[in-house]
Amino acid sequence: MALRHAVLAALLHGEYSGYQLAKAFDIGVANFWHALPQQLYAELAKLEKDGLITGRQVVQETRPNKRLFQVTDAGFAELETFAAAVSKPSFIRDDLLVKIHAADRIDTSPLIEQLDERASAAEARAGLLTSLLDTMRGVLDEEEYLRTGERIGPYLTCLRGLSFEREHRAWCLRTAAVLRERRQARAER
Amino acid sequence: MALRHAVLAALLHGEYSGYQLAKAFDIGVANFWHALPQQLYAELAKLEKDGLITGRQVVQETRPNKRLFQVTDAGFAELETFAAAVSKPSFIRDDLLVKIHAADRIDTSPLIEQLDERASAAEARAGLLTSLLDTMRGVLDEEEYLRTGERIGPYLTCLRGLSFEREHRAWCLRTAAVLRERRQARAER
DNA sequence: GCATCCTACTCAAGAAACTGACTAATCTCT
DNA sequence: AGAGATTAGTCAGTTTCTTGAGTAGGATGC
Repeated sequence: MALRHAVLAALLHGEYSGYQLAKAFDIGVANFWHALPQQLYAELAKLEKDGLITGRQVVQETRPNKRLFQVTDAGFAELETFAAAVSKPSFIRDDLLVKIHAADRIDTSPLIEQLDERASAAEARAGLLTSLLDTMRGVLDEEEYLRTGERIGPYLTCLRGLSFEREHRAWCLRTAAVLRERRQARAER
Repeated sequence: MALRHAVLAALLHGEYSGYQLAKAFDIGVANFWHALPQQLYAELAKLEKDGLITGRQVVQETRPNKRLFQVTDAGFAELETFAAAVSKPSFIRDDLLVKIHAADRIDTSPLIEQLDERASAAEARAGLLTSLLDTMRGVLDEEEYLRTGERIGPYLTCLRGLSFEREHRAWCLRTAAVLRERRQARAER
């Protein structure tokens, strides 16, 4: 029920095409929502039909034409209503954790590999988010930015994403170490 | 595609009925997967049909009868195959973060309230997970348990959940503080 | 003693998400 | 010069998830 609101929130900070929105979802919005391009195109069409956003055609020479969307007053009102309503509990879904949950009964070698990969991926994303935060902050330091900066919303959600990635990385590395040690111990018995 | 594997992994550590499984999903498994009871009953039926689990009727005097399920050899094999395959990237989905992303453009008062509620909820869940970990660990200390304990899988996923709840709580409190300060500053202008 | 909660499930309808393929031009790298 | 990536989408089919209601007896609380 709230992909529509995630899209509205993402469109608050400027005009986006569906394609650009898909990129934004891969970086910033991915910290709290995940959606495929097909879903976004469909949702943009619905939002426009419902008058919560408006699109305008932009003709390009060297690229295919595109449609840029911005939030209407009705769209702002919708977001306001949404923000005041109770939130659903957050949820995570993670394949790898399912596998780790079964670690007692299955071969852990592929798990260790995947944990290492995950740790690297988390590190990479953490780096990306760090530089994104740097860019948003500009010359201000973090305290100052949190007090006075514009676009505080995306900044705060990126902070959440960064903290998540760092914790995730730390857990992956520790878990991989634990499983390695136990594998070794079993081999020596 | 992997609710089935989450169910299999949850059933590894003893027999469960659908109803008990739903409870387990609210506590331990919720750290990495979320599902409603209806989904679980449906999935159990499918898993049984596919021969990955078997159920046996347990007649009860004072309670309605129930069916307890356990993983078959085919089920173990299926989990093994799943564990060796590549994992999908993990994903989060969080209403509240959507709202925070829009914090520049909407009334932040309901957000501050919801952040406080979330922080309390996260604290409560962290407490729950801490005592769950205590119980699993028994007399051993953590290092010792991680080296030699049984049921290391659930222990490790609970550790992930605990770390998540703690981080989530810290972020909620900090974000609420930031929004409060900015609201105050705006009121004084 | 009455209401509500808990155990234990089932069913059906509708909304949302995922999979995978397809178009079509341009730009980049080798 | 050709392969592959990038921009900018669209479409259809299937699976999965959510919403909401219903059944039924025993236990618990006020």
